[in-house]
Amino acid sequence: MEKVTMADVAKEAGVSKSTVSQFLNNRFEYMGEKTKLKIEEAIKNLGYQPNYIARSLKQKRTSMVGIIVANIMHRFSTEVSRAIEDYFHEHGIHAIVCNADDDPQKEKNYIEMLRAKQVDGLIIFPTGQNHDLYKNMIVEDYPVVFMDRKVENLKALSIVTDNMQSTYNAIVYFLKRGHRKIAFAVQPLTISTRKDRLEGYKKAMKDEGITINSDYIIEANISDLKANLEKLFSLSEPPTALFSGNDRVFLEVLEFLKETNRALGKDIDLIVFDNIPFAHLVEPPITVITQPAFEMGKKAAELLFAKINKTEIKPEEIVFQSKIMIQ
Amino acid sequence: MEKVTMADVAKEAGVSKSTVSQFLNNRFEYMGEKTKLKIEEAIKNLGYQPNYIARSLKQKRTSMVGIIVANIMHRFSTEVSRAIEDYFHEHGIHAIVCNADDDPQKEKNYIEMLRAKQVDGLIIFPTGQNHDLYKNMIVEDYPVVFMDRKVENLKALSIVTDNMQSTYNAIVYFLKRGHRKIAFAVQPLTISTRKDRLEGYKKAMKDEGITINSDYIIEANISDLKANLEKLFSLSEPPTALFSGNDRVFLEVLEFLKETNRALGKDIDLIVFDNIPFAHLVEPPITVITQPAFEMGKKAAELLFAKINKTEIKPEEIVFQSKIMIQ
DNA sequence: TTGTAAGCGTTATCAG
DNA sequence: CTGATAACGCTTACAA
Repeated sequence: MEKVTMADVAKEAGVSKSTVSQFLNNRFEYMGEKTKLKIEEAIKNLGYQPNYIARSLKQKRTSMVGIIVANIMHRFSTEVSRAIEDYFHEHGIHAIVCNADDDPQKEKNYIEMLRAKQVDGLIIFPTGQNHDLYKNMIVEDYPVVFMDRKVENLKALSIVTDNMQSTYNAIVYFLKRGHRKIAFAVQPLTISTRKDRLEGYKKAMKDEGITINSDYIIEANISDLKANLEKLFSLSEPPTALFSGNDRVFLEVLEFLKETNRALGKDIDLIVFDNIPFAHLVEPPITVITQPAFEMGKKAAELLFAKINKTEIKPEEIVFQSKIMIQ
Repeated sequence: MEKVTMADVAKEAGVSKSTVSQFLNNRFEYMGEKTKLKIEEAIKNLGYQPNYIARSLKQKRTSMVGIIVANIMHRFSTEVSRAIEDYFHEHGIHAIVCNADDDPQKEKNYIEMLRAKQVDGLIIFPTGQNHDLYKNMIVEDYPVVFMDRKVENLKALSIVTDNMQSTYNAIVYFLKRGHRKIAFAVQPLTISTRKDRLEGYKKAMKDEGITINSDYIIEANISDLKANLEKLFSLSEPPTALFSGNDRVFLEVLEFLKETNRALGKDIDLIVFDNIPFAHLVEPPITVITQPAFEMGKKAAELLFAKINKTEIKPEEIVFQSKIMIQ
């Protein structure tokens, strides 16, 4: 029934509301032992549960932060989220995760909803399409940390990886292994990570003196990917290696290979940008570029926590290094 | 700065707070067109955002529900959660997911925290170890739906699958394919699903007149699983088939097989209880028992929503059927 | 050491 | 059609 309030406890214990409040907030310093016991008992008898909503209204903080992930189907997002949750959990703050589903409109809704719910801060994997919203938060000095993707033309606190450099390295690795016909598959270039990865690919090819064959570059939605792969492999000179821009792309590639009876490692070599949980279980094992999701999440959480607590933090871009895992 | 309140808007628009409140809640019926415009403009000028916390305090509902999953690493949990979120999203309610990590203490914390935050209802994948807490909610008639696991000795609304029967069927399927030495691996029997699955296994074996070899039954924590598998396969008569009690177990089995150079389909046949996203990508494909996660989530959400809206619902157990997917 | 009273930003009631 | 005014359940000066 949940109707029992602090006033009820106070009455039952024969003290005032403020005393009960003190008790609940562990301000025992000046509290009589008997008072303490009386209150304790009253609480137990009535089954009293404090109402955090009321507390939040007064204190102007909710002890909640929001995480808005661009797409929860990416393993990377869930790993980062777990790290953030763990950190905040240790600090008595609850992190709530929302999935924007790569949809700027949904992202907007969530940002507004969470702010209306008065969350103390936000960690956002931005879709990149809500520039004004992002900017407002910065201008208002609302605690926010951007994750994974850069926001253009904005001095904001953000955590990213060296997408370009690590892709560069991966391509160089392919080249060292003798590959010359290297293809690259990525989702539409709407966000910085994808652009940077493609940049890395192109740069590596150029630096090694290989002319880029635009037929080898697939830029397509997940739903169109297989059709594009079909075309790619029907070329008179199909590629011998393929770089998958992320884990979603990779799964499509894997299905495509299976459906068309092509064998991994024999018909095509693969590198994937992302943490694939079962990469080492596939035969032959797949080479992946892994981002330090846990560390990134932790760092984001630390920074947000500091910001929430009014620490001055300059809006820099923090770059983590990815690693090529040759399995 | 987020300081602009309804009072500010009221002043700016030259009306009273109540009028602004009406406006915000779309109660235009008796509102003058000019007033409407004035308020609209004031809101825009000041960049006013309503404070849901204050609203919730007054209305005694937060438009939030909580989902407490036993372990978010199970694919099943995330699928169910997505379904629940989708349903509530359509009804203007925000679902927040918490991960109890199979830890009854964490579960308790989350239940208490979420209730303190005044969520309108709860969907719980119970660890099973917080009987009193569960009972309290039922007694108080707090809106709660249990998912996946039965709570013992409690008349509660819960959504489960026919764990016993579908395991039975799977084992019969193994037997039909000629297997006689069938092993069964499961995590500790602390929850109903695991017990029921083991029951199904035993029953099928008995019904087919096969004596159960207790060496073929592994009941162990994830961390001890490989050691147990090692023992299992070192038996003078190792099994020819293995039933994995869930997806976590399955991953361990897969790793074990790989590490010990055993081949799926050749050295051992496998059935997994759970939705494995890449089951069809493994070679040879793995047979899985899938539960209708989406439908189950949707049903749970519907029931909770009804309860929240004071509909009388009798505390029954709703059983969904799983399906064997022979890939 | 404990009590009083004034908010926090809304919504609800009812009068104007 | 609009405006006072009183809640909602808690925290927090300040008073006693």
